[in-house]
Amino acid sequence: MSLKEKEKELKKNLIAEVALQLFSSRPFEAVTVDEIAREVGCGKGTIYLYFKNKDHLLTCLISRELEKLCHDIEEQCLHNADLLTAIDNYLVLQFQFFRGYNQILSSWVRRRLQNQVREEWMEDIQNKLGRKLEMAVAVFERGQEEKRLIPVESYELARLLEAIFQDATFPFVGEKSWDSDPERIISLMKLVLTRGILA
Amino acid sequence: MSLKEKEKELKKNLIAEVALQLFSSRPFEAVTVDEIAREVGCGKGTIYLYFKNKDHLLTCLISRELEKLCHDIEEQCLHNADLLTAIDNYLVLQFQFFRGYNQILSSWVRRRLQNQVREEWMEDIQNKLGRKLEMAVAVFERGQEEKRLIPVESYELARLLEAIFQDATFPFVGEKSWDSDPERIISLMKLVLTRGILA
Amino acid sequence: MSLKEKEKELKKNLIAEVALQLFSSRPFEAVTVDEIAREVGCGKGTIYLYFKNKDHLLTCLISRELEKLCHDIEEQCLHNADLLTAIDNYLVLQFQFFRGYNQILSSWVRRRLQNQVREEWMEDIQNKLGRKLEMAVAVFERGQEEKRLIPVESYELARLLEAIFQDATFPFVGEKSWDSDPERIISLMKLVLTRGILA
Amino acid sequence: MSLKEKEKELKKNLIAEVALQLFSSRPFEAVTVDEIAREVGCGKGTIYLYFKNKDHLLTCLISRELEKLCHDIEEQCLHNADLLTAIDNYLVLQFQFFRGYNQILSSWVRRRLQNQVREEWMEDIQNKLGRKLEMAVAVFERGQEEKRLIPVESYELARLLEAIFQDATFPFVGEKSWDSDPERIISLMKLVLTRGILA
DNA sequence: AATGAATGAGGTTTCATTCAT
DNA sequence: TATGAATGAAACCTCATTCAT
Repeated sequence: MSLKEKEKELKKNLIAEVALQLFSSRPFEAVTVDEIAREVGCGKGTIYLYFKNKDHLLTCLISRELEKLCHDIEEQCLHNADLLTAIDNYLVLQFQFFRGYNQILSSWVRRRLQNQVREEWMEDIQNKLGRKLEMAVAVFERGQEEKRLIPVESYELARLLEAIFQDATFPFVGEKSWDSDPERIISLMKLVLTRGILA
Repeated sequence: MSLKEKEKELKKNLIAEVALQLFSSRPFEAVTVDEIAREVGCGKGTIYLYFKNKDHLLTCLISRELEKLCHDIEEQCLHNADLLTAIDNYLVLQFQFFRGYNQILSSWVRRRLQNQVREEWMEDIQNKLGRKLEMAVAVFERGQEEKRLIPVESYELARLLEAIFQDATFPFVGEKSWDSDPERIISLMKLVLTRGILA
Repeated sequence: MSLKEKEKELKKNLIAEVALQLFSSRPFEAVTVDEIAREVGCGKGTIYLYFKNKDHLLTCLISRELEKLCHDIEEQCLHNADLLTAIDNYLVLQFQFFRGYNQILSSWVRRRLQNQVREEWMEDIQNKLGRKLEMAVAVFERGQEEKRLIPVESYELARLLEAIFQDATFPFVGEKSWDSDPERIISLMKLVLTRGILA
Repeated sequence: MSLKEKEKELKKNLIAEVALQLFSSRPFEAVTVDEIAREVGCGKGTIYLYFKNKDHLLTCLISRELEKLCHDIEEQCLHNADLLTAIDNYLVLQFQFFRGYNQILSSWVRRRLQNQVREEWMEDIQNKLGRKLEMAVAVFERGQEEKRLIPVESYELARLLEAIFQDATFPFVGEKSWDSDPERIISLMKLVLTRGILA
């Protein structure tokens, strides 16, 4: 029995992995269930054995990745004794996460606006995002206590940084060249965010 | 003759206005041409009299709004004698623009990824975005000469701020409450961006 | 009054001429009323002042050209003293007519099959085709009396030749090169039709 | 596995059969996919499971029938020892083919003129038509060697006969009654083609 | 008489989801 | 459990025709 469940879990993960790749490379609407099944190497119906829905599949992916992110933040930021390193790590993690999953997150928001995401699935995501935010708040709170941050409400600060990183990774307009060197971008962002743009 | 053209222009603007509202409230895919026509109070075919395409309609909207933005930036930033005010205005304009048109812009990017935006229409948008960026660069360049900005390549800085504002306005996850007070957000952003988060 | 009518006639002819060109170059369905109007240099509505219908326009064209053909056949065949020359002329006229107007004729038949051609318009065409056929029959009848044709019912022979020329000019498959030399085709046809393919 | 494929093939054939009937009775444009589906007794989408396109469906039909024709010509003409019988058979086969499929062929040509037939599908048809023509050429070549045909280039002769039969079967104007006795038409054509119209 | 803006019926195609095997 | 054939709703777009000016 446990063996069977292990196998199921494995298959579910496989599907999720493949879907992640596809949803990351193209908008949600441009990826068909057919294509996912073909890529996974299973029948179309099989996908519906593991996920209620195309939207459910999307939600599960995000949930999984958010879980990983929370884990990383907890380890590298929350439990990190050095405040500056903690903040630094936080910025990098945010950047990498949003950069990697921007397409997917944006798809999810879009589906949500169209009321295609069931309440129960939404809650799961909201909870994880809440946890993530709380951890950031905790870090900034510590910064306030140590008087090493500008005097701003920690919660607002956390929200702001979250927002900033969301779109700083959005595959937007203008020349593509800028997107091509993440290293530069993140270091530039850290510079601006820690020192401001004024000399 | 001029009267007729005036009327046509008026009608085109009316359609554009209505479409702007709808595309702003919901993703592109969730708005049907039928609905736009109904809202305008005309037949479906009429829309196609003024715009080649649903995608063309979207592009025209953006082009129109970008034009306005460029005009404002030129006036309030480029031609502003005081550097700090110029930068301040720039940040506010960016924020308002992306906040107001984020849904639309995001729709456009998505359609572009699916190769639904004709080359010629894309160029129009790209040109305007280029102009906008150049103006920002010019402002930052001046800041560098006056030694009032951190020593960072102006072009990169402009790109970064553009990116930051794109998503800082993205109607993303988490609690919606945060989105509800733009005034607070923009002042917080300006604080962080000018002074950095470290004390 | 007569002047006005002359002008009307002239305009009607102009529209017919332009439509003829367009319907000859592409299938009926692929030519829009807009395009005809643009090419003529008048408004779309104007066309409907002179013709009830797009199908009516098509019918009128054919009627006009058929009239010309009947005229030519009467002159060059029916009133020609020399039987062989009469037949020869008939073959050439048929060939040129069907070659020039095959697209249009084929369009008309198609529309008729879709019941888009009003009874009254159809009759006009049928009458002219009847006249044309009768003339051919008359020529062949004479040939029979002079015992210079194979003993076949004249009516059937006329119908057969008509049919042969219809499709011998149809812009069909295979290499296009063959179509390119009408002179060769017509002389070859005449050879085969007068002597048969057997040596 | 083979069973499933057999069933699929069967269904594909069923659809093709029904479509053949409909496209034969009316022009391509006048037959809707809905109608085909209804006639077959399946959903609209099912059609697209077996054929990429409405145009693809049309092309497949023609390809299938051309294949049969090629097979018949090979058997009854190319491998026939008696030249006259071979030619006779060829004329009959041509007549029957074009008479039966004229509407469809004409539709195909029309769609091609409107660039609705993909290159790859066109090639398939062209190839088969090429094969068919080559076989006719071979027969006539033999006739030339045996000095039993008028001294005309075999290729041109084959093309001419092809053309003649195409349109001799076109459901054209005039009284329909003539069309009603194929036997008479074909015998008359053979008479004319073998002996010419002159006595 | 001439115009051309407005209309909306109608057709093709896609694709998430179901369900019999 | 796994499959993939079947489905049909839904959306975009075209274009002949009308009619107010």
